[in-house]
Amino acid sequence: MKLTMEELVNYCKQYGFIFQGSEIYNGLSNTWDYGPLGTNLKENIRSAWKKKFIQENPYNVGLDAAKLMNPNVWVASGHVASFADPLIDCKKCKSRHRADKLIEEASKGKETGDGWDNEKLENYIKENKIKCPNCGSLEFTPIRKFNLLFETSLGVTEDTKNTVYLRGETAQGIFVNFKNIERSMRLKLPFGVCQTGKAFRNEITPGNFIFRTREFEQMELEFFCKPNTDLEWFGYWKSFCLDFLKSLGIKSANLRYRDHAKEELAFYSKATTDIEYLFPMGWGELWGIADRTDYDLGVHAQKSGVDLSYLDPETNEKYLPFVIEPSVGLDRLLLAILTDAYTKEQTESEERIVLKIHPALAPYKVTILPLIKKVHAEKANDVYALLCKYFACSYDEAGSIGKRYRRSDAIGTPFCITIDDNTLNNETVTIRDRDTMEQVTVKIANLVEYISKKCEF
RNA sequence: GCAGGUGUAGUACAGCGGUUAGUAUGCGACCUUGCCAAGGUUGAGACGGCAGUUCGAUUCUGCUCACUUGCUCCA
Repeated sequence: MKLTMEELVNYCKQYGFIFQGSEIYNGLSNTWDYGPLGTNLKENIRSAWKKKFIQENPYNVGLDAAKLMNPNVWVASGHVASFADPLIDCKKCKSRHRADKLIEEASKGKETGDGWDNEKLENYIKENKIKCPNCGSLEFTPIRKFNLLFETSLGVTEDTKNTVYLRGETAQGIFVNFKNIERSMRLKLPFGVCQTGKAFRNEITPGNFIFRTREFEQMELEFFCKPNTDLEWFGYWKSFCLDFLKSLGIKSANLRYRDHAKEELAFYSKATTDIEYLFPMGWGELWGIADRTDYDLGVHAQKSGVDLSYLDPETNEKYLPFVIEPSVGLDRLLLAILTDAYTKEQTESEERIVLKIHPALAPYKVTILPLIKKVHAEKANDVYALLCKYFACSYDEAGSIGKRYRRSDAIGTPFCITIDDNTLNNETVTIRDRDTMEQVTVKIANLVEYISKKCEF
């Protein structure tokens, strides 16, 4: 049976991965809180990304920029202008349209409405008797701008001069630090800067669980390279990202590339490819790999007046580097991983849920089980005390041993360690594997090494 | 913002103008068993909120709140 989003949401709630935000106050639309297991999982995914993209990569370094930035950053990047869509409603049929799009369509492309203020847009629509494409009415509401950037104010006085934005993407923090990083780390092109962190967008239509929310976490790489080598690197990072996803255990059949058509490219981008995942609601964007050209460094150099060009030490040429941006949503990746790992298995008696997740990502690595509570609990606690220094462990003494195995399987813990009489007599434990259900006897002294090895990528 | 849908234990579902508001599962305790959701005893846990109609509302009506699906939007 196909997994539905509803089932997955329930599962996440039941087992402590993800809860509805502010639930006791009836929630807040499309906000989600990560519970104990979700937090572990998220952290493990983030670590895996950082390890692959920073630690193990010869080109890349890390950054953690502020979420609040000088508002000029967003003016320069184009977010303030292009994130603010002029929306207009038909009074008759209540359908909503973008004013600039109406004009563009009605004039057959002669006028785009780009950069016009509300008054100019409204007047043009009136004077040219543009009709509602839905019902043909001429009655429209005034234009309202809808800005996708969240605004807040800095300091105590609520003055427009103090308006700042919560960052709409992490990328800009990297662009504005380009020179600092190049200089301080003595980097030569090509090199990349990686950052993970929250970004905020006031989306009109969020939804599909944690797939699209207004507050989300990005993991972005901005890779700077020589102009004219950008397409080469574009291809390189495309396959790099896909390989990474597969290394996390995501099934190839649920992944695909989708190239953006020319018309749907963002204004800054020369080429964009998405890696899509087959989510419960269908294929959806997981990872966007974009060729941003020298657009961002260009606009920031212009707006700030700071020279952001790179002096090529070999040729003595000065130029603006081109940028390849592989950008993935951490929450989406977590959703993909959960979807992919969630498995229902038919046993003799019943159906069991197994989260077949890569051991390195599992929220807990080990469950420690005393076979008989009264006899083995004390020793089990000793083993727990030993292992929790190295791994996230859980301890379970309630119910039959079979039931405890199932609980452990359901949250994806790769190993169960059972403490029995042999443990008391000769310091060995039984390790049971989540997927194969095979049992192996291991000496306590060798446990840490045994589990560490199994939990590598 | 518009148009639908939905609100009963953690979850999944019953129910009815007067009920101690059920069932399953999950959770806690105890007994029993001791390596794959065993059994027994027992315990905790719910009608989104506010009004109205009524002798009496979880049930009918209105409002409200919240969630949700679609549309406009989506770097």
